[in-house]
Amino acid sequence: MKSNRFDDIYEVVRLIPRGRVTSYGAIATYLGAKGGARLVGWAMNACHQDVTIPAHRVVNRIGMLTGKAFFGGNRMEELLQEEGVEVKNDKIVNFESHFWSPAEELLH
DNA sequence: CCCCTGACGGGCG
DNA sequence: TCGCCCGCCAGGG
Repeated sequence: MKSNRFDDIYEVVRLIPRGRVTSYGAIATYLGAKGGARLVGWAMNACHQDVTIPAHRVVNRIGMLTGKAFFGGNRMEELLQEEGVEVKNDKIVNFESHFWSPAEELLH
């Protein structure tokens, strides 16, 4: 628990509604671009063992499931499909429709 | 202590 | 519109 900076990231990810998705960059921007989008991805990698964090709802800016490999098989894709998020070729269909912007929809 | 890489993103040619 | 390069921070070799 040395990385308290990541706690903010985890908190935001946990707040992503079911059936919605967001991007690494959106979270980074919402938190003031601390370290940029890469740190968000790094945080996801670090918290991967924490099942309370819906990391599968976080994709890159074009809606591609870049972290799919880290879930093993089609795990990430299946989780999204279960929530009603259509995935085609490792990419979210109608990404903008499912997109959840923490900056706009999450006002402390 | 230096160098490289990474679940990214924006800018430029 | 597509592709390359640079910047961002943290961790491992």
